[in-house]
Amino acid sequence: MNVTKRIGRPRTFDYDTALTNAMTVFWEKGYDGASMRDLTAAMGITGPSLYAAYGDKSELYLKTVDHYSASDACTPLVVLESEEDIEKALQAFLCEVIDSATGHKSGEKGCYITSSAIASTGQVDGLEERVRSIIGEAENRLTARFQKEIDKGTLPADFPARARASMLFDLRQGYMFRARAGGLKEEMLKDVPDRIRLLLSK
Amino acid sequence: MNVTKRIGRPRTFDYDTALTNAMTVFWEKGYDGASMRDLTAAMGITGPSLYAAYGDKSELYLKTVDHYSASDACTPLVVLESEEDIEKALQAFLCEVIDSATGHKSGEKGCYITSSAIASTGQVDGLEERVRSIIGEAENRLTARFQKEIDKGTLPADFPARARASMLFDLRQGYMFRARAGGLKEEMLKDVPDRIRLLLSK
DNA sequence: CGATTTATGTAACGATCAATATATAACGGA
DNA sequence: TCCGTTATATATTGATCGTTACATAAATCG
Repeated sequence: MNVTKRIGRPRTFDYDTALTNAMTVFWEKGYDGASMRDLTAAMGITGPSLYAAYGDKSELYLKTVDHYSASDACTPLVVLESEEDIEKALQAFLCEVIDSATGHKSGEKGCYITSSAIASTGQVDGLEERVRSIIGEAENRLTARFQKEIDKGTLPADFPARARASMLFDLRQGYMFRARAGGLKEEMLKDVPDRIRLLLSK
Repeated sequence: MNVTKRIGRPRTFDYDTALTNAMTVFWEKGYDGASMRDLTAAMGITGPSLYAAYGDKSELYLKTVDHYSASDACTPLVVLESEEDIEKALQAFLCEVIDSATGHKSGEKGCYITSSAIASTGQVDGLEERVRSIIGEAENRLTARFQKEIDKGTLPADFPARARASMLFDLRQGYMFRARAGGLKEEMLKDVPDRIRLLLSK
């Protein structure tokens, strides 16, 4: 079911690789700043191939957003959820955030969605709703992680799980912005211990 | 000295008003998404008048950034500095942030610099440095406000002024992003008391 | 007054934009 | 082997991009 033989001439390029390269261009130049020539050059394909595989420019853009949110964007959430000790989990989450903000393999800084795509919501139909659902789901997972500790009894029953989750998200947002503005990883790591302490305090 | 008589035909438009209108267009559509036709239409002037008064598109953009940072961007800082009681000062600062994020007179949401301009640093020469200096100065003023309390003795001598200032800035950043993504003022105001308490806690 | 300076409006520049028409090539199925 | 299908490459479309000549209008200066 995975490798269904398709009739017709096969593609000469890898779909996901080309999509990732398109994302890098959009990340660097923005939706309007990225021309079809920029995109096809970076993707290694011609215009008609792009249209056949991804649709028009705005459809391609939405596909890069989905691709990012399904891969890169969720790695901090995964480490937050997989570490049992809440303090270590927060530590791992924030470090992962800072790493991805300053060292993404594309060479771009910050978050593709919250540092770049967010500025193009006025140009691409359906983008704002997509961004909103992505951050909504992220906040739910952050809240659930705190709630899990309440259920375990390691955090008090009246711990403000939702409030601290939204605060954690905003701190993430701050790191992403700092990175996009040229901030250095070492600077960002300095305040992590203090922030973890506050996030967990009564 | 203020109203120096200038020779030549006088302008038929107000410089600052047209600049503000240009900012609104850039804010909504981004640097590349805003065409000269969009800009001249919103500013109520023709192309040649725009070039004569503001330079080319990128120079106009930089002027809108400077204009915003000199007016709108600093009002939360002003209220933070003018209120003597630190708790009330933080309250006023965050409320002012949320107000400007959700109710700017242009109708746009978030922060012009940190929600919109930041995405165009790759397209406009000199923009990233300008953004960096703006946020650097803002952080310095935030730090100074906490330091003032330490000097007064209302905060302990070992209070981490710089760390809490950067945290306050990141929280501001979170509100700006939420607003840009369509978040509501009422939702944002909910967590303010909890956040103030954490910001001032040992 | 005429000379100078600056702003305005019209019209147009070459370049680049996103998107596509057309023809050819490479596959599976019958 | 021929057919249907899908991908590719070339070339080009009309529209829009940012920018600028050019001529005219309105002010100060001498």
